[in-house]
Amino acid sequence: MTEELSKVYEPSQIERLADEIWLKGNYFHTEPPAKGGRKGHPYTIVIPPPNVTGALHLGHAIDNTIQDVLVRFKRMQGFNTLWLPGTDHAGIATQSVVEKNLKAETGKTRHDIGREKLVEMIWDWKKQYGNRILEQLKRIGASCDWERTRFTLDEMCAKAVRHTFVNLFKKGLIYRGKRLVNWDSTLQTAVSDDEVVHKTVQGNFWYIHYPLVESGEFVTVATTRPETMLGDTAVAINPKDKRAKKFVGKMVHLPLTGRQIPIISDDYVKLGEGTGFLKVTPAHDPNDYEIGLRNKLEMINILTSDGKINENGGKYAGLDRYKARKAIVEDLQSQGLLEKVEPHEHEVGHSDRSGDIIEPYLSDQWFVKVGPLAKEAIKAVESGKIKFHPERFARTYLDWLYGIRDWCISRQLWWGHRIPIWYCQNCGHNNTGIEDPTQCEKCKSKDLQQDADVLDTWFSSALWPHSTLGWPEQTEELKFYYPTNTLVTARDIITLWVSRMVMMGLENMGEVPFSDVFIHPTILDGNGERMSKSKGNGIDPIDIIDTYGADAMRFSLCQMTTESQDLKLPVVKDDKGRNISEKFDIGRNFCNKLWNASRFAMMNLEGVNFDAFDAKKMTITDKWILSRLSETVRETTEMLDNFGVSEPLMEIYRFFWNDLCDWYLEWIKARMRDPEQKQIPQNVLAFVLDCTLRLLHPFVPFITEGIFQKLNEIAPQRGLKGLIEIGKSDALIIADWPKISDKFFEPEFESQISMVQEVVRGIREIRNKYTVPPSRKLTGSANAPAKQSKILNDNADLICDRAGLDKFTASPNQIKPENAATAVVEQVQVFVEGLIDAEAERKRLEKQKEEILAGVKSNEAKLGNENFISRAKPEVVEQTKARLDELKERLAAIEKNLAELK
RNA sequence: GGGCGGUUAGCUCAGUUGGCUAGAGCGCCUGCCUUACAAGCAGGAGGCCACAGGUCCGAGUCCUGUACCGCCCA
Repeated sequence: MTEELSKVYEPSQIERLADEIWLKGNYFHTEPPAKGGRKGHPYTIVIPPPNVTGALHLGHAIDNTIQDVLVRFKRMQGFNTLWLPGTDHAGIATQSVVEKNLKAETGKTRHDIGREKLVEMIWDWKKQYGNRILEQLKRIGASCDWERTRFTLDEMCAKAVRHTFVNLFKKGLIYRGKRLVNWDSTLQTAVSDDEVVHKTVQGNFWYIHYPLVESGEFVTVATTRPETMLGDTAVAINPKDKRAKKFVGKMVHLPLTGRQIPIISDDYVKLGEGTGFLKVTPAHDPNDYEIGLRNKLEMINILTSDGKINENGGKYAGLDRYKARKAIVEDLQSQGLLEKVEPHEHEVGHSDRSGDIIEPYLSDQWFVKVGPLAKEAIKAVESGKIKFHPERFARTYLDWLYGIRDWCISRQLWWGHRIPIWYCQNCGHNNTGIEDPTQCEKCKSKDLQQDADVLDTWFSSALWPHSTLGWPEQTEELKFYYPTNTLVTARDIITLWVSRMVMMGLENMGEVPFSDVFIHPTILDGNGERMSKSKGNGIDPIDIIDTYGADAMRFSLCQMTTESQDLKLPVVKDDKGRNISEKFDIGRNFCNKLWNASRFAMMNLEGVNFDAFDAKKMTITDKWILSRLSETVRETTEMLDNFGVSEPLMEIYRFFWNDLCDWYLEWIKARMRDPEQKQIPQNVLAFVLDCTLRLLHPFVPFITEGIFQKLNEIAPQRGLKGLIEIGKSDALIIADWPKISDKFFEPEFESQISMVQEVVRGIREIRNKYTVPPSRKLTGSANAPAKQSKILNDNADLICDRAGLDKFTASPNQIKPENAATAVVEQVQVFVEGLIDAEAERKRLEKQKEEILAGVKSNEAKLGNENFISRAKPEVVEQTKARLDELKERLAAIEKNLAELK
């Protein structure tokens, strides 16, 4: 016999072993058939590219585990399977990291060292740290084709970005305009709506008097941002307001500025809200901007790009916006124009990146006209070409696209795809092109200057499914692997990324980028809060792998992946002060059980001989476990095809633990000791274990691969001679997914074994109640109808084995032996001899009687109801009747036994 | 303000189209180191399915409303 497996499961050893095998076979790599790759249907997943600055967190762990489950499942099913990895250059995040380092190390800012130098520094940083997250992904077992690793800023992606920009520009879908954007004054860039997070803050309503020019009267406006008054160009009132007639058309003095502004009417002002008068600052508020457009108001910008008051602010120019606020409030007060200040809680937009308060800011930006693209993207989901799992998330996607606004794609950053627009300094024409232009296409001037800004990172990630496969080149990869199949991501990415990939995929390829979108739950801590570094409640997947093993982590995550939207994971500190969660025990325990069951198998497979198997010699237990296996294979395959994760895993779990380990392995122990018989259970066991490993492999790849290798040594030929073949394989990762024909399904044997198990449980209950030590053998018997008696007698040895009996017989005429304890299971009365405690026995039986009585009553009530008989489905009525009869029989048996206790 | 979820055992979650006495894992209690596994085995306790109405012969499941929690959008 080859060396025995260690008694306790050691994850790190087996992870290393499996990694070696996969690496040696280069099994993650794939080529399209045109380049010599495996024939068959393609199955493609592109990874949601993690941010290069990031470290792996549990969100990545669950996301990539699920992708790996799907990919390994499809690979085993024979698909030509590509999982394409890569990272995202994450414009603002990456530039911030390097800028922070620069500041900390040299005290310099990016402006001190210049664009070229900074970009160079960021590339250096990327080369050094940018692959960390991918390396971490390897530890969870992600079977990505690492040879195809892409980066949103690499040459291939850059080419796709350039082509997309130029195409959209030429179609008129990209334009430049002065618009109100979300301005981050710290990072000094525009950010998209999606990068703004709204937070509730405690602020004030300042009530300010604006005196009328022609009389001593005044109107009162209320504002949460008094400093913006410097940019006011009107006061608005609802036309239906009773005061409108009197005031509209009059002018007011704008305090502190010496300007006069008109009172106008506009429907936007809500009746009965605030003072009824609204100060209008078109250059610094989105709603006011709309009012400004409608009423052709002047738009006065009062801010500098770093959040200070500009020259339009008169004496306040140069002050930071919050210092200006204070000064303005003080000045208003001293002039008697401040009526009152009311504390007010309100929502304020903050930058997701810098945390700074976002200022609506008027500036020149590039936009994508999204309407026409969105229309197609909506159609793709409404028509069912793209399906969301769970379905409800299609609503999130569609609702967002229905109300979509143009997409601001320019960012005032240096790290990213530079906008391919060259302004002619001579005639002002905007030039673009696949190649950098050398002269203006209009006036031929050579004085061109490229736009300084870069594109939003999402512009390049939107192309990810086709840019990574080589588009715009018609590569074999693109032809074969596009459209991809499944996209796996979290729900907060649906609008940001999924929708944009659909739009761009349809635009560039004329075909959806994927057919299914799998949305997995968000992992929260035990209090239902998001895990974050600042809160200190985050769990590092690498700590979990070190503590529990990668398979245990994967198992636990998969087991928790249901259709629920969140997933609470109570966090505790371990003795090393690391954050872990006891939820991972589930996976660890399972792996240990799998390890030990396999160890048992190996210890008993010595001398197994494929040719010595004879199907005719199989016992009921062999046929039963094969029947259970065939059902498990059928159901798991179906569940995986329908994007279940927890469901199929638990299905295999129950089969493995509750059928195989709890019963089959125990039952065959005796036969394994008998050289005459052992070949049958040996072959069945080798086969069943093999199939179980295959079913489990997508979920727990390392341990199953490790055990499979051992199994290959000990029982090289598996399958049941004359019954079923199973493909040999050097490695489990590329072994065939099990297929077992329906002929193995034996409902009759399943119900017989189920009865045997019930009887055993009844006897065990008695043993426990009477605290009979396991070593003490008892004698049992049963009174049962002829049919049941035959089954029980045929399987008496199975009952004795598992219930600790030396003898068991059943008969329709069996009378209860003296001093016997009884159990009633279905139509069977089980007697266990020699246990004499009338009082304890009475208590047990009384309790059972109560339970059964409750059932009898509820079923009788149903059947006593005319309406139930006439309206319920006939089969339900029949079921109820049968159920009642059975309960009554059991009740009678228990009552009889109770009476005999005198 | 609009939308989408959630509320089931002490904890984390299942519960298909309404139909047996509502399940699992962990935790808890009792007994076992039984030659694969104490990370285990055997048995057990523990639920007004958030609340209030409604539909139905029948509701954890469908409808309406309320409360609380979460997310997305404005």
